Amino acid sequence: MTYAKKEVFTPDLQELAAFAKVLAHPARLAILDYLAGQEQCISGDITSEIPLSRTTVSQHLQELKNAGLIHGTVSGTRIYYCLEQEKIGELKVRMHAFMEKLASAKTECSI
Amino acid sequence: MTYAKKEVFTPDLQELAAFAKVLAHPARLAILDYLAGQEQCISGDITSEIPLSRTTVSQHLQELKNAGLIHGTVSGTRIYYCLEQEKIGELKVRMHAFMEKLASAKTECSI
DNA sequence: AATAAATGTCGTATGTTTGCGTCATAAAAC
DNA sequence: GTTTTATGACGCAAACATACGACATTTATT
Repeated sequence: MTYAKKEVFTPDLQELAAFAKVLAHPARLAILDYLAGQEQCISGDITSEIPLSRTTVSQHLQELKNAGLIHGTVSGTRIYYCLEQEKIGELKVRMHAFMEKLASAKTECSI
Repeated sequence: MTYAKKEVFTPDLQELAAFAKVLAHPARLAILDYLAGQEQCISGDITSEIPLSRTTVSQHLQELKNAGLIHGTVSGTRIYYCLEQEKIGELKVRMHAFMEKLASAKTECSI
């Protein structure tokens, strides 16, 4: 029995799925949403904004960072997080392209 | 210790996260992609298209169905699956709106 | 130097997802 | 009516995700 059989799919689908997975938790969406509304954010701000423990928020931030969607700049004991617009743009385009493909399907499903 | 604390987030973010979760597996993306290229599909077709066991594919189909992204029409021993364009459209719009919000953020992060 | 503040790292418990074999069911073919 | 075909339902094991407390680290304040 082999698990995690994702590698049998095309890299394109694997990547898109990985992106989607990052968005698949409300805490991460809330973090992104919060960052979008701030000019600059300290990690502590985010922690007090999200109703989860500091450790858990830190973990979600790490995942967003690994996905390249945000980056943090260290300044003293603080870390300023912001959206990584280049990656955000890439994700936006790819996701939309996929959805557009689905939406424009013929769907001759009048059975 | 309470787990699955998703309920502390706004319904909007919860829903979007739930949508994203459906897209967070390459097999499900592959199924949607395949359905988009077919005029009508039988579950058996999908199974032979996806390199996973019939049981597993059936499970992924179930998830897509629960999310309202596809529907199946029974015809004898066969089931014809197709995209549910209305829901696809909703997902497309909501996902894009969120990404657009992120992309148009000020990001005054020149620290 | 001692303390406080902000954050990351580690371990761990619990919950969820994935993948599949086996069995059940229901229509079709014979 | 038995067999074949197509599919869903159930149950299990492995893997992965989530949540958090306790500890470590690093910079700032006193």
